[in-house]
Amino acid sequence: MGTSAVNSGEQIDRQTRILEAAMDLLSRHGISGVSMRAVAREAGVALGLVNYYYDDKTTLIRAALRRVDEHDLLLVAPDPAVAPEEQLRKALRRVAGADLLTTRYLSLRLHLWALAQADEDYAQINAAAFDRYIDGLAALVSAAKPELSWDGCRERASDIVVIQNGMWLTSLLGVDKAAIQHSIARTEDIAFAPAPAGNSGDGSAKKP
Amino acid sequence: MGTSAVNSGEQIDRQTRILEAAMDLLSRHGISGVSMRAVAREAGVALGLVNYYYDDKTTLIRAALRRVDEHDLLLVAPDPAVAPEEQLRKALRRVAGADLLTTRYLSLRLHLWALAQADEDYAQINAAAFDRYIDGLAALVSAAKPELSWDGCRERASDIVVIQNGMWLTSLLGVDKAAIQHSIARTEDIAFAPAPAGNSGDGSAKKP
DNA sequence: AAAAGTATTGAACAGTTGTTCAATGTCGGT
DNA sequence: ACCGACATTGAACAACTGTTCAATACTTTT
Repeated sequence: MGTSAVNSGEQIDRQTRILEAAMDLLSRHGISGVSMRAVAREAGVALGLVNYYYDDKTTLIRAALRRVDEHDLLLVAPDPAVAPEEQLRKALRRVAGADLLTTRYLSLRLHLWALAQADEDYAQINAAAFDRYIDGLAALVSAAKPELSWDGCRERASDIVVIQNGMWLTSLLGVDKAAIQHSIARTEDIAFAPAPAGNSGDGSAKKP
Repeated sequence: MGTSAVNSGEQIDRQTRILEAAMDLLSRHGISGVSMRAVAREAGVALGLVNYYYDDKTTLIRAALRRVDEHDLLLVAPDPAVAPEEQLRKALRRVAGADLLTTRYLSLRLHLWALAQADEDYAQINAAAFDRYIDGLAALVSAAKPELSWDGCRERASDIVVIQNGMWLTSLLGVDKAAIQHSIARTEDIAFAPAPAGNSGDGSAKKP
């Protein structure tokens, strides 16, 4: 048998296994379904090991929260390989992609939002990630429409995010696909709308 | 002193006091903050009384869920006193009203959504209420724009609800007021948009 | 081979949880 | 004054919670 340094690509890295077990339980049964014992069982490790890698239960949840936040940020990460307009359009359509609209991911997001609402500590992490997401989206808008001011881009990003959050949430309630498609189109309309008249298009769009 | 039949309008009806205590705790601390003991303390009654009025903890939560659902339905309740167009416009603007955009209510809504996601029982109640809400909104649209077919009204209602859910959720994350106002305007645009060309406007809009 | 380091285990502890229940209080009706 | 019906209490119970810790297994270094 393998010496465990490389164990058939399955048993490796118990720490991330524990984290993923926690996220799985959180998305399926909510926070009350995430007990240290349940996490250990789901990950196939002993109880003590969970507290070995994560001091607290809150530390464990924080790790899960940060992981989902990272994943969200990837949605608006710039990709120099394609033109700015296509980059933006792809980012806007990604939120309705099959990999994102899974119950697992959406449910996880929802439970983390609920946790952030109940706990000041989580709330700060969440708010910071939310801000970075809007910033990333605004940067994509700015690249695709350089004639807009930076504040104008952030305003559009905020408007888009409202609809995106609505899509995520409503998907969980089993809404028809048509409404999602309409919403996607609406975010594109906002992003690509022509610049307003009284706009000083001096191309000085910069993040402060 | 009052004979408790009418106790100075304060101490009356311990059952609803318990329910409101539960909703308060749920909105402030999430489901893990709602223990039978905490509810009893918050309501100022003994522990046993909570289980006297509500057999289970799940029965208690179900009652809270139904109460919020009722409250939501009121938002799209028809009001024969005003013209259909004004009725619809008022309903659309109500969701950004000061009484609705309180942290307490939004947080409560969020935690109930999270619970519904984790528990099949709550999920059904929630889905049914969601459906009734869309129906109510579609009815308002139908009254304001009789030339639309019923399916067309429901489609618009679905589109609107996506944005409304987004507003509710995003308000919790502390979004700027401007985005909310834009979103409200967007829901009005959807509701009052002119009927599409190939529409058989025979006025046969009926709920099946 | 011995030592030192890290990983992993499960039992033990003190608290908290939801639920049950006998005891007590508070009524209006007779 | 007694009654039956409902309201209210808090103690008791078993199950579960997060956390700690000494004991063991496994690797790597010496």
